[in-house]
Amino acid sequence: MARLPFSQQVRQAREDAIVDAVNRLLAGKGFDLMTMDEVAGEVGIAKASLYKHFDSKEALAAAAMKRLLGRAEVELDRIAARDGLDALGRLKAVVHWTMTVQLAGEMPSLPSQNSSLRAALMADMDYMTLLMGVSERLSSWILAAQADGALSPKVPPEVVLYTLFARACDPVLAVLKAGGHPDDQVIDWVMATTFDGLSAR
Amino acid sequence: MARLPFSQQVRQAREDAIVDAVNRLLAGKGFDLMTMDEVAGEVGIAKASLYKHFDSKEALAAAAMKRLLGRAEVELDRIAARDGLDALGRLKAVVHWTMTVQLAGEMPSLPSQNSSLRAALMADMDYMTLLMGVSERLSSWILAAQADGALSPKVPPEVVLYTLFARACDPVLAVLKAGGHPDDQVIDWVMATTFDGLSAR
DNA sequence: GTCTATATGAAGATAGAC
DNA sequence: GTCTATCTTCATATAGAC
Repeated sequence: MARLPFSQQVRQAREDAIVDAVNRLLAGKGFDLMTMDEVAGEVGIAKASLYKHFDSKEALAAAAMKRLLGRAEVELDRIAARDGLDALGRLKAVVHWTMTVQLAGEMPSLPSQNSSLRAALMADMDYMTLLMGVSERLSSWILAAQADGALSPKVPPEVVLYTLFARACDPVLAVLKAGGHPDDQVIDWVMATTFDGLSAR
Repeated sequence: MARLPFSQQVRQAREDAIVDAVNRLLAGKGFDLMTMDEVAGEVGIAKASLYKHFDSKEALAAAAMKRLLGRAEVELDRIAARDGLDALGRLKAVVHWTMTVQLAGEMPSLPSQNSSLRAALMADMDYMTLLMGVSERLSSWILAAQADGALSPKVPPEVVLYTLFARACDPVLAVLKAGGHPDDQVIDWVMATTFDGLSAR
């Protein structure tokens, strides 16, 4: 590992702090309601300084999403390395992790319909590469689970994938948590509805 | 039925047109990205005229939501009047209807985290009354379906209710539709994931 | 790179004539 | 009630000194 020059380490640390704040704000109020003033305030620097590190508000959100996807990769590695987990078990572990992240207030939820943001993300090659990487690893587990007969044959892999992504930012979690239920309980319930469905088995 | 004075009929028609436009815009881009200029433009009147009918942007959104809830009541009546539907069948019919509305581009989705809007809605007694009315009717069907043994005993009624509401604005629908799949197919898939779950039965 | 101060533009809401 | 024109606020982004 080559050591970076000290000045670059400082810069990196500052940018991490910025992305931390962005991540928190995105999780708490979403992209549209997050303001650059708030970000600067949380980090404790001037708003203009933000723009020395990131070109735009969209770039900030992209940075948070890229970090999240990077962490997802790490988590996928960890899950893949676990013993005694079949494909379905791995998918459940992934969903469990995303729900834990969300309940911890660390899931940057990008309200799904913002054109400027969507355009910026789709034009960001690093982001797209990370997203596809995660999607493909999940897809391979989905296919394996279907081959095992563990996943419903009625639902195509594509639909399973989107459903897993959707559960990662499911607003039901926040509502139940606000209702006073402990995190573990909330996760158990939503895991049950996701994998077993509402109907009795 | 007492006839309203002509002038009031005109006013009513105009307000319906306004709420139509708001409903469409809320479904298409959400509350935060909808602007009063757009609403006025869609209706074909001046922005200032909007404010002669509705006090604020929040009031516009509330009007759209109230009309939706009113329509939901009508739909619940219709479903309740159908022959040969047990409680679970009724719940499925409700979800089917909400998904149809969403795919038709008529589901005003209020991004779940907007404090000014949430506050306005919670302070709107008419809205709250309608919301509670719908919630209670759904809850009674949920309880009945659970008594039938048709719903999973692992999931409390409260969780079922929130899940049904969440499916009404599930972004997965739009993604699948954008993927080129016909509406019926999309609905079948999401109905299957909602009630039967992702795991094989 | 960090700051203060400011440019620029967008959007909610209003004034006042008709 | 409808319009045009305007007010006000606020948020993204930038200028320019240090």
